[in-house]
Amino acid sequence: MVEDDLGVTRWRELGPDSLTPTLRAALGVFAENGYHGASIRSIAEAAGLSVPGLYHHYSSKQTILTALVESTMDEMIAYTSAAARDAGDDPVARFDNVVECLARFHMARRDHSFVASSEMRSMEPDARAHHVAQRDEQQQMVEDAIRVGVASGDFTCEHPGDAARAIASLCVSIASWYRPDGPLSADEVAARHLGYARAIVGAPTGRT
Amino acid sequence: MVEDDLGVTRWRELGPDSLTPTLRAALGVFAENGYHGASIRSIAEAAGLSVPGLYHHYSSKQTILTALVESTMDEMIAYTSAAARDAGDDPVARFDNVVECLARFHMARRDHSFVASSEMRSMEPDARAHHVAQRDEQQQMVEDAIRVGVASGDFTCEHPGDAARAIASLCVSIASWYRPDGPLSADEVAARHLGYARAIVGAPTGRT
Amino acid sequence: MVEDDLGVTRWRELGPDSLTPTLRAALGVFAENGYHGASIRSIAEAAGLSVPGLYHHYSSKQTILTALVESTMDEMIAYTSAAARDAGDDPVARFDNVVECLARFHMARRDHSFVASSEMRSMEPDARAHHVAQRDEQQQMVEDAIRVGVASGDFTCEHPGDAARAIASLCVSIASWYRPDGPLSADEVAARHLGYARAIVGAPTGRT
Amino acid sequence: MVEDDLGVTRWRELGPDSLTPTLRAALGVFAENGYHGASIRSIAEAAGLSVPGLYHHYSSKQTILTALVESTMDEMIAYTSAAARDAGDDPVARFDNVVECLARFHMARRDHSFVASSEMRSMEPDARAHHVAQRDEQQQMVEDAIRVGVASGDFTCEHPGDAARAIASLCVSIASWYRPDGPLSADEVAARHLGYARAIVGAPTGRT
DNA sequence: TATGAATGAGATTTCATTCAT
DNA sequence: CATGAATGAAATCTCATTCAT
Repeated sequence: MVEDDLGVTRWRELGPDSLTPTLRAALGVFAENGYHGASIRSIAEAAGLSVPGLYHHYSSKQTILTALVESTMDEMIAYTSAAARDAGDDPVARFDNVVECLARFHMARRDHSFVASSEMRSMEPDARAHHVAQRDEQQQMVEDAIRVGVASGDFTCEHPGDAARAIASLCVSIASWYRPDGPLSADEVAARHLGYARAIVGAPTGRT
Repeated sequence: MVEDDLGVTRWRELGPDSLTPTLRAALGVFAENGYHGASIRSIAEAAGLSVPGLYHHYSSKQTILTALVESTMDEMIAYTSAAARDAGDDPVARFDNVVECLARFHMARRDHSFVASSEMRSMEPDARAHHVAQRDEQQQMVEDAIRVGVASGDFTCEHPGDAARAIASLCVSIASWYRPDGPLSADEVAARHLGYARAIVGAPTGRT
Repeated sequence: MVEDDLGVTRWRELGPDSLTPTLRAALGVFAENGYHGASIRSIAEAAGLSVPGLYHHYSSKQTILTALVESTMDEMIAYTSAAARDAGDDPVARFDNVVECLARFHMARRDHSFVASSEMRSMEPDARAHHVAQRDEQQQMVEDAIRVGVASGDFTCEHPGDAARAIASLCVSIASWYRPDGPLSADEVAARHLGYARAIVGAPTGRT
Repeated sequence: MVEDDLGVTRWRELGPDSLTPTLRAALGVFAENGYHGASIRSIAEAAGLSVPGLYHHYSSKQTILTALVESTMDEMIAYTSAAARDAGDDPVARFDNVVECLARFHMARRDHSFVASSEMRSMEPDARAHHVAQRDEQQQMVEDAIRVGVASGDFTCEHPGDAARAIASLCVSIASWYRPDGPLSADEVAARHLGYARAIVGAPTGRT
């Protein structure tokens, strides 16, 4: 689904997400008002459905949130994995790809990741646990990339776990301010954040 | 109120906040359930008040949120200013103080800053505008510190505005995972984040 | 339908009812939850049908209830008539047969008669009127049997109408507590209730 | 509450019940439409309250039913006890009083006892269990009266438990047909049912 | 007849807020 | 300030029923 014809995932320019129209409508409402601030009525309206029509597709508001967040995390992990694989054996390239992918994902899926990260507390225990596990899995991919670079001597980083969390947080936070029509292009944002991430792990940044 | 007897604000070890008991109770409820997920009844109960008793103090739920957020931002700005002043004329010390202060504030005022940053969308236009202005003011203080360091040749940073936002985001994100009883002490967290911030602005970090 | 090969209805050991599978499924749901507490969906599920499939057979929930109750009353009257005919000319035997038949019917058709008697108020006017007429017809058969016995001098009963109602109520109430796997056999229950009925109409009960 | 000035409960002519106005309004709606057929709206309307006004007094529809049924059973048991005590030591008088009291209660509290007996299945497990226990307690009082009469030689009854259930059922069923403005007075109904009850336990009925 | 989608009406319940005492 | 009563509006969700395929 996120793979192109050659079997190589094109993680740099993400295509449209795979959400159902209903979930996409819900996403907009959640992003704007938050889970508790979003009414089933407003979601149904955004989806062009009647309220019972919405319930025909999803059995509860909670189900909608869960499906939304899970789909987002699945996609993010799939993209990040592809980006890591795509880098081959070079530790620096792997780290770069992972970070760049994360940054680009949070721009291309701005609302998705904003809702996923901000509505954790609105999820019921099971869904929340699953979400946390996926978030940790994602963060672990960053940490792994750091550790490989440290082992190879490319990075200087005393606490890879903390650095991974910081880098991930940095990328997540992009979603809350980046606008496609803002002053910075996605390429610029990605490049600058890659620079911050390299600095955090003590990689050469090209600065003099 | 945040100054000690000698007129020097002790920004490293923040004392108790200056919230009224009612606002403090509301803070806990907002932090746990979000603004829309918090009922006036639950706030009143947490405050040990009756519902009309609560309305005697604050005229609406929105007023409570506004007072809470404003108080938090006022305090944060006051502390950061004090930390900057406290540094004297050394550009590096000024940057260090500002960043350390920010990191510590988000640990000592975890719920406060979490609510302030996550419930922006629940505020009515005027209050939101004021909040945004305060947030920008805070970010500007970081940016100023960066610019001074760049001018003095201590830092290497091509985009001080972006770097300031990144650093501020990094500090804000601490509030969503740090626990006082967690594995890392506040001192450790502050030190490591100071390291990340220095790296971002191209300051010497002491790494070889 | 309730007659055997010799043209004699076997009213002592009732066979299976003549309900369609759908009605039988609905019966279970009505018995457990009541008419208003039963949803069309639950009935369809119990019948192994889709919702539109159910509507193919019955045009509304009300139709289902009506068909169910009418079938039950038809069967009860048919059985009671057969039991009365079966007794020949002896007034006491006729009364005994009618009462025993009633008691046995409310055990063998426990859910049927419980729903029929308890959901009268859920029926629309026409159906309810028909149901009341059938109930009265049934009660009249008891009353007739009493009057014949009084005329013959076998019974002593000043108010045959009241006695008939009391006896009918007594039999109806069996449906709400009798369980086939309970401590009392159907034969025992029938015998004891026959005893109560005889006592009510002042017939000799065999007690000393 | 059910005692008069002399400390003697006047169980023959029951006064008004002790229901709150809200419960009394709900009683009428439940009696007419059943629990599932009664909407909170209709109850509130009958009580002259807004819907939230109703919720101010009772936290749920189930709570209303439970309070209603429990109050009814409490009152019935209190009256029956008083009637039994009122009879002194004579076994026949005790039985008579208990039965007459039961019959009169189901006339004076027609809707109450109809709802209590017909909505058992609509009660949640705990409330239902309590109701069943109270019903059994009531039935046990009838059975005890029978056993005393059998021991004294006044009654002839082989299965006091069954007879008690039959008599209780008979009295309960009065509630589903008796109308104060009907052809029979309460005194007549009570007298005739007392006759049926005596016949069931083999007591002399005065018939020739 | 099953599947799948849809809906107007209405269900129970909770909300923020107010007022009299 | 607390208590208790009240309410318009709106929340989530379910109902019986229908229609196209």
